Amino acid sequence: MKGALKLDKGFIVVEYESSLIKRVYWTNESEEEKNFPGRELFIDYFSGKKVDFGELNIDLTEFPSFFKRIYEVARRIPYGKVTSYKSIAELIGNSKLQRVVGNAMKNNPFLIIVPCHRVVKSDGSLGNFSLGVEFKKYLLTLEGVRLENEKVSCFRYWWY
DNA sequence: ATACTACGAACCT
DNA sequence: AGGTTCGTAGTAT
Repeated sequence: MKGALKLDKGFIVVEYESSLIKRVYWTNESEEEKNFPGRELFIDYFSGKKVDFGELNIDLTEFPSFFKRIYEVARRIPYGKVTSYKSIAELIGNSKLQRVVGNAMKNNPFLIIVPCHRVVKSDGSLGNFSLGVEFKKYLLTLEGVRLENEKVSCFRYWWY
């Protein structure tokens, strides 16, 4: 099953089976808008409300255990906070695996629900994003994270 | 087998 | 400020 929500610049698409979410991604083409798990949360989120997606069920079974653990950790980053690729690597148990974390974020199959936009570089600069850095900036701004010359303040917004 | 990452630290100009 | 080098595991060719 597939549902889509129309936003300013495109659609957010959610693939699911009953209450289990299989994939969330972005597209420019119009899709049919239907009811789907978490629809109200997405509406609230994009209208600027503080939303916790923690209740939603996501299907991680198909992913390598390493990626699975990365997504599980990334999911816990609170609304309006950020952390680094390295910090996640440390929480997984090997601080040298920042690049693998980047890899996992790049392939993030649960856009917004796994908040990969809250993962930035250790020095506070944004790093990269699958939908472009501007999109990452937009999401962080939406959550009230302020940027000072293209960096987030590590003191104010850091999680771990 | 090899090359490439949404990184980071150390060590250079 | 910038550039180079290397480590590491998953993915793609």
